[in-house]
Amino acid sequence: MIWIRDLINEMIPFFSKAMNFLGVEDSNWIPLIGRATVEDHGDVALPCHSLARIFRKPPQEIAEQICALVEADLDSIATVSSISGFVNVSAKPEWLSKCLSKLLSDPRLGIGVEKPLTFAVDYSAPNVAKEMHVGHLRSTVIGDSIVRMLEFKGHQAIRENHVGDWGTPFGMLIEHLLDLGEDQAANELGVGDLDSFYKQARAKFVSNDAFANRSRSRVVLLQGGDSETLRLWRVLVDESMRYFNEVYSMLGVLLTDQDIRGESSYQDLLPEVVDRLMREGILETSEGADVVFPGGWVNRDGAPLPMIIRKADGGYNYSTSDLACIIDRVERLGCDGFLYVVGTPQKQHFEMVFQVAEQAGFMSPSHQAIHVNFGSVLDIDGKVLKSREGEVIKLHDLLDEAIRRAESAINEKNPELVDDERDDIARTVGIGAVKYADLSTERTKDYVFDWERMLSFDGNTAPYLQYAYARICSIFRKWEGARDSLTSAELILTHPEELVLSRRLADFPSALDESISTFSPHKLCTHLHSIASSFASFYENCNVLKGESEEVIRSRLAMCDLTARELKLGLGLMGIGVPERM
RNA sequence: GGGCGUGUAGCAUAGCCUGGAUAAUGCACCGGCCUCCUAAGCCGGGGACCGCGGGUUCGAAUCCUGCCGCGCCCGCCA
Repeated sequence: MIWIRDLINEMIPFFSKAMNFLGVEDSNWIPLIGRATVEDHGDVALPCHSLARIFRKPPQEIAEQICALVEADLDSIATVSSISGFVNVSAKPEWLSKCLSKLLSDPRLGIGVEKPLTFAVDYSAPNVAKEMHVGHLRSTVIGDSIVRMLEFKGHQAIRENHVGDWGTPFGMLIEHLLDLGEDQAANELGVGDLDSFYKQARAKFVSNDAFANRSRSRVVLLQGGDSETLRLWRVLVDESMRYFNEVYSMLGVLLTDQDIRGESSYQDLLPEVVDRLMREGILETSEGADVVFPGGWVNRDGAPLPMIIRKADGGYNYSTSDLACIIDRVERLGCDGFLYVVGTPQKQHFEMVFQVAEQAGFMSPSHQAIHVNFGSVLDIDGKVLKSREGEVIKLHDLLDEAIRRAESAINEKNPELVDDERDDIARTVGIGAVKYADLSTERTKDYVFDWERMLSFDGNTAPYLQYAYARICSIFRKWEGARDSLTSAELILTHPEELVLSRRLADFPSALDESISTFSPHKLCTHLHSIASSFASFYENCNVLKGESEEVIRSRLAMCDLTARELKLGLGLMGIGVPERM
């Protein structure tokens, strides 16, 4: 239910009549009609500057003339005016009120369902025995939000957590596990001391030749399917997953053990990838390795850039496993699209993988393979946060800190909240703040990790939106009536603040569509903030419970109800909760 | 060297795909507002040659092009 489109549809016949009268072809003016870019001027605008050539008259005069011709016909739906060569059309409050009534009585708030497609959404992807850091936060939070939005639009979203659970480092990790003793190692991993575990293993690998040799032999055993080695490997994976699940639970994301699709699970498919590429005749041998040349790429020396499928030592590569994934998603899962919520640095990698997958016929052009890329996480000095050296900010600690800060803010602002309720709110607000900070900026840009900003309760932040929601709940606690009855309330829109808010509320469905069709949660954030902000103005200027009449009170309560429902749904689609009080 | 991305008030961002009017929002700054539904708020104000130069167009932050700054990628790692 896109109200601007409805408005345009309703006004077009009258404009058509006027333009016919003036002798202008449809193709000369219909494409010009669009949303007014300056909100104060109207909802829909027709710029007349390009018509000046046809009429040989200044745009201002043309606009005035059109305006005069349509004014009477549009009387029941909109007011028309002309300014500096634009015809501006503003929906009348009564018309707007009808639109909002439709949203109000609709449990889906006017959001349509699309033709259902199946998407595999690849996100989060932590590495076994390695700490989760802010980069994983981005992937996890963005991916989760996209899954929620897709599902709400009627699609099937298959969550795939492509956990890094395979490869050469596992030799040294398993040997380190044995050195420590299984119990102690499991404990260390389970409580989330992943970083030191990995670093210790790494340090020994570099400094101790005997250990390094044991590690290499262990890799061979692992790849050979040795059962004791696999058992030890399982311990590493399970203990890490226990810890990851704890972080997921704190974050409140949808990922569960059912969504784990570790790299190890594609091992059986890898020889199949090689066979198929060979059958297609695109596999070549280069320096002992099996490679594909996707074409169009060159390396530093200007030579064609290969994608390595099987290394000279017989081992497989990341690209191979990504190709296997595509086969799996097309043939087993029947996906129409695959989304990879992975950082921008891997852009070229994915372009090459998609190119090869199409060349080899693993997928067809009808499949949407999309790298939902995101920028790097920078520290406060604008440098990329690196995990290899220096202290990483553990995701777990970060979330604890967010909750702690939210709690101390609640203690200060609203000391009446105590015990479990305060703890719940602190969690909702703290975690919400972190997630929102990440989701609210355009995902392809680099993201500055800043405690102060992300936990600040001012501006375009989750707490600001949550506060608007809590204020509405507070109004309903004071009101005696039945909230359900408001879905049929008549909306009386007279004050400027009511009109601004109602337009923002009516824009919600198109904002969500725009957000999901570009896989850009920040567009929804921007819109939710504009709703919350116009609600705050409305709240200050139009007293709800002390409205001029019973009808006005009901109308304003209905506005509150719709605002609350949109905020709750919108934040919910980003995996952010709303507190009844704060 | 080749490729990709990015540059918008002191700071942080939106707008760029799909060109339109006085470039929007938040923080910070200045000035107002709580006997009144939560002041985590509201109202008002100052602050931007939209990196620089060309081009296309009636019209460019937006499209094309050339520079400059910054970042990333170009590994038999993932």
